[in-house]
Amino acid sequence: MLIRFAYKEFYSDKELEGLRKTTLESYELLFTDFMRWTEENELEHVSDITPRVLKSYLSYCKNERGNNPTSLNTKVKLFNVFFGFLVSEELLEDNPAKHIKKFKEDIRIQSFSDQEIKQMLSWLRRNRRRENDLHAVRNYSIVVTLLGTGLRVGELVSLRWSDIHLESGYMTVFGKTRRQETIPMTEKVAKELSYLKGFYESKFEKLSPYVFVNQQ
DNA sequence: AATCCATGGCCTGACCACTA
DNA sequence: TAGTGGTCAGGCCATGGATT
Repeated sequence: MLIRFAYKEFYSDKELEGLRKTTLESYELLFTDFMRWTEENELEHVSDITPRVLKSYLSYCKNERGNNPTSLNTKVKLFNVFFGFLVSEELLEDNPAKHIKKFKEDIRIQSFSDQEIKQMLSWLRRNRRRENDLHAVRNYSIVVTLLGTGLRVGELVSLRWSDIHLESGYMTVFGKTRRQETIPMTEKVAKELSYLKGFYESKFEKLSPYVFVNQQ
């Protein structure tokens, strides 16, 4: 079977499964590039793709494109899913990605120091006092909320007023891995959000369902 | 039998540079 | 300023062996 057709089958299967757009896009990105590369190397059938071929593509990504181990590992994972699918559909005997070892990666997590956080907050506070406009007020609330709850950016952005329970001091968020979770709020956060709400109400005729909005 | 723990598989969010 | 392509980084869950 041609790689192109196999990938089409695979992609529509994943679409049917209901995967997130971002996930589907990451398959698209990898396979668009991979199929371009296989064409250049005159490979067109899934049976042409041996572990050797995959390794050669990965070493191209490493050397020509400067991919680091984490990216290479992500690619191996995606290949694994794809070829695993072909095997389960009996379009291929063996999964060539199966036995590629993990690339060694260094993991370093950098976080802000207390000092940096204080600087950030004091700058934002001063800015809010000075400007007192939508952005200044909102931005301060955003940082206070992030610090006080540990929300992900995606969760913060999709936060609605109806998710926020000021009196009981908690919020519900729906974020990564499609899970709804209940997050406790510190008093500081609750106070800040209720201030923000008041600010919106004084500024706009109608309150947007979303907590953090732009001018529009 | 229950619990713990490491590992691999998979999904998805976030970041970054570049372009329009 | 928004959109996009490419890359990087979690985070959940099932599995299976080890330990209690």
